[in-house]
Amino acid sequence: MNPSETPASANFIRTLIAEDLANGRRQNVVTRFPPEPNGYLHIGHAKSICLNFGLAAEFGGRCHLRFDDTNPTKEEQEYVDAIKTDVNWLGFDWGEHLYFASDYFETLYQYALQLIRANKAYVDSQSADEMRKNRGTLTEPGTASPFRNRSVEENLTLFEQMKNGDFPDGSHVLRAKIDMAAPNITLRDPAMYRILHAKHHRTGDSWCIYPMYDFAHGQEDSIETVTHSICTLEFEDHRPLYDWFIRELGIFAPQQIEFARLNLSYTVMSKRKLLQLVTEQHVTGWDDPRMPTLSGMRRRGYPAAAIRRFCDRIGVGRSASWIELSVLEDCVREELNDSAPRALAVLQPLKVVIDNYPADRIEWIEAPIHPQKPEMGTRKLPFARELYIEADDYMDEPPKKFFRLGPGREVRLRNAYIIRCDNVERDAAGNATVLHCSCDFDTLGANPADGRKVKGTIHWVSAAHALPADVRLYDRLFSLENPDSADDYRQALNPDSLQTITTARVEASLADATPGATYQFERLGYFSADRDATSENRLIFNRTVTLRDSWAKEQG
RNA sequence: UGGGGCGUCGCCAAGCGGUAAGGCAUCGGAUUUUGAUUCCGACAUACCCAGGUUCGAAUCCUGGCGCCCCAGCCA
Repeated sequence: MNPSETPASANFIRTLIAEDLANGRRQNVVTRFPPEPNGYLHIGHAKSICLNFGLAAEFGGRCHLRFDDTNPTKEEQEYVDAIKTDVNWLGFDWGEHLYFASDYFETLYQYALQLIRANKAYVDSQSADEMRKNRGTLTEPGTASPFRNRSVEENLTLFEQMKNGDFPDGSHVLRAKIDMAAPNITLRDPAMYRILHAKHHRTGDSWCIYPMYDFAHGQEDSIETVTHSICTLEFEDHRPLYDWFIRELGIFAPQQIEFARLNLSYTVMSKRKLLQLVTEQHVTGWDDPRMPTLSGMRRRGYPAAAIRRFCDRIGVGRSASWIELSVLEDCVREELNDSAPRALAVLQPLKVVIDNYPADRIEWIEAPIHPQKPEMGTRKLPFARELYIEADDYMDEPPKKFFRLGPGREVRLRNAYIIRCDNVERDAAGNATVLHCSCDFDTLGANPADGRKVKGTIHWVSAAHALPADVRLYDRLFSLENPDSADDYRQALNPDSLQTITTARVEASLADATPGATYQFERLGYFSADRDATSENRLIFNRTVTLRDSWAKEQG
């Protein structure tokens, strides 16, 4: 990450850590990003990644990448790999500090034994159903399990048998012995271990009992001497439980700090739903450019720096927040406006013939790659008698504020000449098919000598030189600001979230656009070369984001 | 009617007793061979409400109201 881009806006966590350091409560800062490898990372995770890695960097500490892989039924190596790729891409490096909850299974098992011996944990043999009934409700206390008072010896034996695979799934569970009447339901003898005869992606069949997240997470942090354990608000109720385990075990105590998770308008953020979108094929995969996943955004053409900028801009707080999509899009534009090479591309071609331009002549016009950054160099644009312009840039009967082409009107061709529309060829339905224009040869790199003003500038390509391309125009995946406000979020899916244009013509210099390279197609938006181009042997561009368009806004 | 949180401009968000930062959005206007960028300017007598303390409160106290989370052998 570029250090010059860290504006470090104030937030309560940064303040709190600074205080801990200042008053000597902590001597160093260790944070961690702890994903479960059961899906791909999304923009909400980016908020947590930027926070954890950012804070560690700011305070000269370190940030671990730790996989919370305690549920083998949902986790896969594919997700581990994808998550590592995404964290790296976002710009963060965990160095040597890559950890897995599964590496701590033996330690966690010993911790469990310690609590059983202290008579702070017991094996419960109720069914899941009975356990639920006996847990009580939000307003009524729970009732003790009939197995709650088993002897330490019996608990030790049963737990041992659980571990050895003597019992089927669901027959027993190890529970913490805390308080069945606690107003905080998390403290009503929570499960610590369950029997799961499932193959784990890293430990294989070594274990058939697996620790619950609640019995694992806090101890994992403790083992890694995480000083500030940053998580989302829903775990606040669990904090007393984590503190209880740490205290009873007598081990290093991290401090948990909760913040509000990110909600982004017009999208969903739950991994369950994202997985469903993939499996039900509402999108083409986890990296579909419409997905709020990091891999999707990457493929869409969002720069990692834009996402980091976004995470900084939205701040960190404790109130449930919904961020408008425009904030993200603005970050993307800000980044790309600076870095993206400019190019000319026509989505819906309308032929233009420059009648006064020699048919055998071709001029190679030098055009800047970035008008505000001459240091980025230039490229050559072929100018010839036959061109294509955007169909939208011509109107038979244009209103006066339409600064583009119409019968008898003049317009500047970007980087080239001013032309005037003299005649129009039409099809049987009366639609313009070819515009016959004349070129003012004195206007290359110059304004008309007679002082007349030509307000509009439009993009164009040479008909003979331009390359055909597919362009995928992406729009928001959902048409509701909050998809969950629908009975089923799938009902809020935007049927027009993808429009594929097969008629596009792009300037020849784009022939070797490498997948992932993002350009500004002038006047249209930012477009990123898609990796499918390689397999389909055809140029394919994904629209990353449009340019701001005050004209469209004015049109309504 | 249990427990835990949260309430400052349309959306985020600073502020932590001394008289409302910033960003996005919106609306004006200037420059412009991208109706882009850039640049200027406007945008909360007001901080959920009602009382109270104080010379002074968004900041402290009391009482309301509203919203979010928790009853997985998920994380």
